[in-house]
Amino acid sequence: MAVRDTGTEQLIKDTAKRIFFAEGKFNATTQDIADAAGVARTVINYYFRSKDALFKLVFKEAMDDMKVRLDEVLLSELAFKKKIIRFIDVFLMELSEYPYKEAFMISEINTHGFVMPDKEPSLALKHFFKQIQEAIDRGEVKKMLPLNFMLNLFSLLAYPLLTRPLFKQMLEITDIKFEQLMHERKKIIVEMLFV
Amino acid sequence: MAVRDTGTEQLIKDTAKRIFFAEGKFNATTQDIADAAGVARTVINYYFRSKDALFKLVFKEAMDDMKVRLDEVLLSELAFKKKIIRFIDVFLMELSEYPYKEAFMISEINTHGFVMPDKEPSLALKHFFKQIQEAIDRGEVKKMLPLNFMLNLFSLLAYPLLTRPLFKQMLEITDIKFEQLMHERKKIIVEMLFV
DNA sequence: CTTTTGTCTGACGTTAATGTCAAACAAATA
DNA sequence: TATTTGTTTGACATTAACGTCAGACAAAAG
Repeated sequence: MAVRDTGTEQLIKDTAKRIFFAEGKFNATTQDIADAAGVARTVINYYFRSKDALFKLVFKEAMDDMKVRLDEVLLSELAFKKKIIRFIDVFLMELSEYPYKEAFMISEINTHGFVMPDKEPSLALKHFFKQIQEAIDRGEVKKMLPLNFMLNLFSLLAYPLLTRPLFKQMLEITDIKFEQLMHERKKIIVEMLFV
Repeated sequence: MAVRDTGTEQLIKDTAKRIFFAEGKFNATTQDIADAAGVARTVINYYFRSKDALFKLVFKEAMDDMKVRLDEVLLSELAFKKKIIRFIDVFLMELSEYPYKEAFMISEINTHGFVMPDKEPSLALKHFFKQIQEAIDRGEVKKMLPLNFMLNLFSLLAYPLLTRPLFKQMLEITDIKFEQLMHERKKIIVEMLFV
């Protein structure tokens, strides 16, 4: 089975990801997804058996993607600061496409108690934390728990894109203004993380 | 009408807020809320007519609360840095109780297109932005758009609590370790925002 | 004690969302 | 061309969530 590749399976997954991660509609129905993909609703059952199975799959792929993205930076052989700058670029690009990816995963964990597939403490991560500690020892980064450095990095990058619609309403920020803001942030974030 | 105060109306609102804002269960049903509150489901209809009306009310109250909390800081007559430090304390306390409040509001905006009640640019806010600009001119804060300073402040505070369950799973962080992290952050955030 | 009034409950009908299935369809293969 | 095989569709049944309503209940007023 699974011989003819009509691209429908991938189309459904991509559409689901767009609705969940890009549009932030966490409680979209199978009908919503099918409509957006331009297919009949029952095709979802044909390829994924159940709505829950599709969710679990998309969830898992999102988690894996994040792990890959993280490891790509953590394992690169760049100097620490260069590594961080590169990470900011990669992460910002990803976030611009899927600003609600993390939020969706958190929502799923809270509502359906989804759990990570693999439970290794991630070898690459330990190495990265060691690198952070070294940067702290060199005086390149302020003294703090390495994990807090990492949290700072993610916070400064992800939060503004996550809360974009909220601030847009509360502070009446135009899209142009927002682009300005995000452009300036790249430089600011590096300045805040180091020295 | 509305003479006898059995506290049920408030109980339902509080329970809904707990489920939405504290437990992060964005797609909870009226039955979920009723069960958690220990009342019959139809009481929700009695007091709020419809599920949607309850959502809108809770949503509005959350928005108003946020505005009050913001203004309380923005309008205080403290020196700028003291003002920020005080804000961090207040905001962290609030976030510890309702870490998903913002995320819920964003989710509602995306799914149901909820809109802010009042659309004034907020007088207090303009004053605060002016204060930020003054701090920048004094060299107390790095040169940046005042709005970016504000985003940094919110980011560093809110994001870690928002993504707590995610990092807990990915990095195997215990609750004790997390408390350590958050305690250290207070100091770090001030250090990062100023100088 | 009786009546009124506000609060709560359970039964019912309606609607929306999901899943199953048989049949239609189209693309390979014989 | 005929057949097989994988894909797609629409009709149907099942389930869950929501809202309405009549009546039960309890507290205040008479």
